[in-house]
Amino acid sequence: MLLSKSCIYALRASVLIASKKNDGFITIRELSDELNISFHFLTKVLQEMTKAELLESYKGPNGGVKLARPANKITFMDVVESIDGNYMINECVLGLPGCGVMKPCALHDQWSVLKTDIINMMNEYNLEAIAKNRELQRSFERKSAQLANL
Amino acid sequence: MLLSKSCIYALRASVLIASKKNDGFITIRELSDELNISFHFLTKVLQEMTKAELLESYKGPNGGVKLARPANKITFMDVVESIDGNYMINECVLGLPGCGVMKPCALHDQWSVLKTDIINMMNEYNLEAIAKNRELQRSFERKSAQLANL
DNA sequence: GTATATTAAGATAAAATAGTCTTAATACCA
DNA sequence: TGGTATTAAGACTATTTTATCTTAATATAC
Repeated sequence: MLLSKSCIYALRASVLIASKKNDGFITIRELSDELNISFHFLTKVLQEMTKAELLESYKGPNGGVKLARPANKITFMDVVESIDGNYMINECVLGLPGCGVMKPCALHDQWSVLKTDIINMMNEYNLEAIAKNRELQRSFERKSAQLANL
Repeated sequence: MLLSKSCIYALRASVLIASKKNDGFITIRELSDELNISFHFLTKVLQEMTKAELLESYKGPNGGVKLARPANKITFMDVVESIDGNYMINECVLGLPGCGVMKPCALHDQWSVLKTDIINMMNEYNLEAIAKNRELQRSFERKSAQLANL
């Protein structure tokens, strides 16, 4: 698995937040219900995002969480790093300590190319774009469901 | 982490076996010593590779394990699948069940491209090639260490 | 101020992964 | 046949990840 479950939850939740064109706070309960994720677990995950200053939180009635920056200023990578750290960037596929340009492992060069692509994608893709794509995919899905029912 | 530790151990051990141009059996003890991996744990991992028919094993004196096929007939992917299963192929980055062409998640298309590259690399790269590359990397490392000592 | 809504934090439990230890099975050799 | 080397298998432990539950802190509204 490339990303931990916590990280996947963080991504899904933040994309959902981004897709709600809503300046106000959204309760974690609403997110956990919609995403079918345990409320308490999601709370913890989003707490980490809050600490990483990707989210802002507010307690009490009308409280909840919201993006700390415009959705197009939060990258896929920002979210991944806030939860899983930057393991992806400096970790060797074979888990060898010190693997790098000066002491490459047998898979270093081949993996570097792929890793660079993944990192670039994560850096270039942001929550706004992902949320837009999500809407696109969902409307496509609805249409093909309609077609299937003809 | 892309690959589990068990899988990484399997890869490292099988590359080491491939790099020993030796038709006979190699003891797991020798492998575990050289790779600094717990003997018992490596034994279990290699047992799975034996079950998957990537390795042959033999008990008793002069026993051990060896590749069941020529090193260039065992791909990176073979080893990964024998330990971690084929999760990489059919799993969604966002962990969504049913994610696919007909019901793509928000990251499906972007991830598909990267995933295909990873899968291709794993299918094309085999133990012989990795072992050769390992030797190359090691000699490079030795040379740069010499240069550093001038 | 009191009741209520909400996130924060901590304690605990469950599950998955990683690692160790012991015993069994098998093969060789003398 | 008996002793030794080796993988196979199972029991057990430890660690990490995931999940749940409880309590605390904070904000609102009446």
